[in-house]
Amino acid sequence: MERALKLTKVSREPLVVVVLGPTASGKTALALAIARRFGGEIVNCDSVAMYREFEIGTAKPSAAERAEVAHHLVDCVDPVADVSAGEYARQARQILCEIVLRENVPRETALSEKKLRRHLPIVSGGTGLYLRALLEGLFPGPQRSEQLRNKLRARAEERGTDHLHRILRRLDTPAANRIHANDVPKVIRAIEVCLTSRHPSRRTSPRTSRLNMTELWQQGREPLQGFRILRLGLNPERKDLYARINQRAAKMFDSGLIVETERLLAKYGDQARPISSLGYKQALQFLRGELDRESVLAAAQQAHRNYAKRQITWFRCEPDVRWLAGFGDDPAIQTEGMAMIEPEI
RNA sequence: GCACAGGUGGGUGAGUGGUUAAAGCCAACAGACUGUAAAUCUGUCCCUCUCAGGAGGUACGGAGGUUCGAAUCCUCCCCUGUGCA
Repeated sequence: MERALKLTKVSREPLVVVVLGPTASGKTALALAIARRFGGEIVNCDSVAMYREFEIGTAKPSAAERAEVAHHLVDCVDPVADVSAGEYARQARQILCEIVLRENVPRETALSEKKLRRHLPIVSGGTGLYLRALLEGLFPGPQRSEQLRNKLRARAEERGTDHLHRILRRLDTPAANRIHANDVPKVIRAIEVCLTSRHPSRRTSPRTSRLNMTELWQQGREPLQGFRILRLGLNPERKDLYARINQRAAKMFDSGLIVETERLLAKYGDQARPISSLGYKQALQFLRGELDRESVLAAAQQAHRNYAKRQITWFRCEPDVRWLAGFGDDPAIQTEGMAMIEPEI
């Protein structure tokens, strides 16, 4: 009897809390609150927050917050490097395992049972694809090939997007049916997958051993294993969210987003990937004289709002999300979120 | 007060007698998304009904008029901008 009880307790997989939601919904605040309460470490899931030197426009957690709670996958990539969903997922999974194995260092006067508890990993971020790559895995496709892509892009340039789409149709009809001809990046990736992925036994029969994307998809994904996942979704009223976004964007400009962009531009030119992301893109347009003082802010706010809308669409079909109708920095919402975590700990 | 320019759907802005419920762009809303994803793309977008192919109603500052037919031409009125007084 006693033994059975012990066994079930032991076999209970460690928990990972995921905090998701659109920009400016207060994910960071909620994640921090959870981390403080349960002894957690935060794993970032925002693609551009991974880049170093991009500070103001990325709304990264502050130095004080980072000193207080361990943060992972923030400031871990060189501005001119490329990140990818696959690379993110590999690293994040590794980190999740490490956090869970780490013993909790008691703050204050820790109770003896508290000592035994391991750290709670909290994944927090708004990049839907990265989150999916982490939790559900990606199909076993090849990494990207820059030369092939350049060649295909040039093709599209001279012969039109339909031409590329027809190439894909020949290689992989189901994939072509799924991807719109105008969606050039996705068409290119699909062609790339079809052309560069080969079966190990390609030497014997190169034709038949090449797998197209649909076939690779059918091989399935490799979801995250060994964890119980609890997804907390932040979902404030749309108009409140938009107002918050406008405010935050204005604050970014007040805090020197343009100066930061100027510095980054001087240092890296347009080689640094995130220079073309939300806020930075608009700041850059201002520096180039394409936008005036007044329109930069408006344009940046607009871009953030549009982004939030896309995130909401993405997260709506995320499975098993416990939705919280408000902002993550709202104490009432935090309490509600904690109450959902409590029984799972 | 005079002169010129102009008033078009949530915004901007084409259209200058008929295939025009009115291009394009933007916003808004909805959707897609399997290694550049803070990216990229799609759909809807005056109202009502629909057997989902369509049917009807209302609309281009206002009121009249010309015409088989007007956002488009004419008259008067109202409003906005610019210039001159």
